[in-house]
Amino acid sequence: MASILRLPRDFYRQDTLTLARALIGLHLVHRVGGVRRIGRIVETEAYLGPDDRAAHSSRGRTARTAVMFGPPGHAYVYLIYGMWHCLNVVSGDEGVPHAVLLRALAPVSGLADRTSGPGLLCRAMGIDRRANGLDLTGGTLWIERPHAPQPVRIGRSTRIGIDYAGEWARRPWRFFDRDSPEVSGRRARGKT
DNA sequence: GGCACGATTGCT
DNA sequence: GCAATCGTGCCT
Repeated sequence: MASILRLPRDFYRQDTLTLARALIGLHLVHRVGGVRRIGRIVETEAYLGPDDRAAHSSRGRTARTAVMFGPPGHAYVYLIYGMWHCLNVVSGDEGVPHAVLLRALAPVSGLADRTSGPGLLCRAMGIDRRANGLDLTGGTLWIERPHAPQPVRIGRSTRIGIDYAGEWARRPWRFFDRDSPEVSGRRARGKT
């Protein structure tokens, strides 16, 4: 049965950078085989195509990136390096190809494997290409507010692994929970 | 049809 | 520092 805490379409329609920050501390939920796998989102990155050259949508609409151009509140999942999947939340109104990459989770329940890093996050949550295009406002994959939300100290930095994007690589569009040990990368902490 | 490469990770 | 591994985008 669906959760009453599940976030609605309007949540995903807000400004993408605001959304990327707002997602920190919320719960990502995937129901697989009747069991809920839940992780607290502790790291995100905003991709603001088509201008942002680091965004997949910067090359225009293609079969792969079509979901990014669709309505907000859907999952954009792609395969990277031939072996890892990455989960993004589509934001921006229809036609505006923005998305927020979920990079790390702190285990809450139903999770056995590591969840630090976008590839490991998907593997632990059981998310692959089949989840591409899923509507997060209805179905087996969604985001909800924790029953007892706690204050979060937000850290901010440049995005990981996009050095090829020139000027765009310097934008501080990565957000993370400064107090979470699950945040990925070696430059995990520091900064505001 | 061919080819270079990536929003990664873990091992050397 | 670099291999693993394959879909995608772009060129021929």
